[in-house]
Amino acid sequence: MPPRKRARGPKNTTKAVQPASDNEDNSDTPIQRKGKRKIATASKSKGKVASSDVKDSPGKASYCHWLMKSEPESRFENGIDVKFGIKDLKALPDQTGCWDGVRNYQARNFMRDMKVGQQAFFYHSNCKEPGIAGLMTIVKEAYVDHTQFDKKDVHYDASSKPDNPKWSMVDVQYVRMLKRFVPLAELKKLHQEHRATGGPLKDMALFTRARLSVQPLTAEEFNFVLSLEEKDPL
DNA sequence: GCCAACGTTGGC
DNA sequence: GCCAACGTTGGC
Repeated sequence: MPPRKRARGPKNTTKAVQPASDNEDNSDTPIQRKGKRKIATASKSKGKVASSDVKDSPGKASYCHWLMKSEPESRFENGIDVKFGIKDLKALPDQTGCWDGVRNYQARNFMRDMKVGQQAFFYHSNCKEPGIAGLMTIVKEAYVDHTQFDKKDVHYDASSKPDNPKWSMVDVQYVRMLKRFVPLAELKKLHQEHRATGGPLKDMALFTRARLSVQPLTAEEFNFVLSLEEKDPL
């Protein structure tokens, strides 16, 4: 995201703008590792995505479940509080906000893949207890993130020009809290077990691509995580 | 196009 | 507050 953190969803939905022209880097396509740094990618997992996780697009995997990170606790960046937890989303008009401030190409590209009606987990990051708090749904597909042009905004990007915007956002609407908070620690433990046993969370992006603030889940991952709310905490 | 230096993410 | 991991930048 942003020059700094993950995204936060501001107050309201702004006027739509055409989907940015895109590119400059499609981190969405397989990227090889360069030098020592590897740039992960969505489509890298293409090969193993079950067909049920792939909709449309002949050549290209497309996910339909997501996890989006945001910080529920106050933290000041350039004097501005970047706090935006699930309660903040719920408090907005229509319980809907735009997920602005994403300043990472892979995360942006995932948002550009999102379709209206798809569901996303609201993940609380950089806080006392990180984990999945609730569910939201995509209510507006990717459009220009206006905060990139706002010098006052924490996520201002001087390198992005209005005639060729770099960054996009989607609108999300609160759906519900999970029946219980699902902590990162629990997911991590399951991930580790599943790596050994071949269980559903063995490749979960939360662990294999830890720093990605907007990430896809396969249907199997999504459903498994969702089923945890019915179970006792570990 | 490579890669070292730098900056950020985010758990702990 | 620390710092590992990793994404980005920019010189060459």
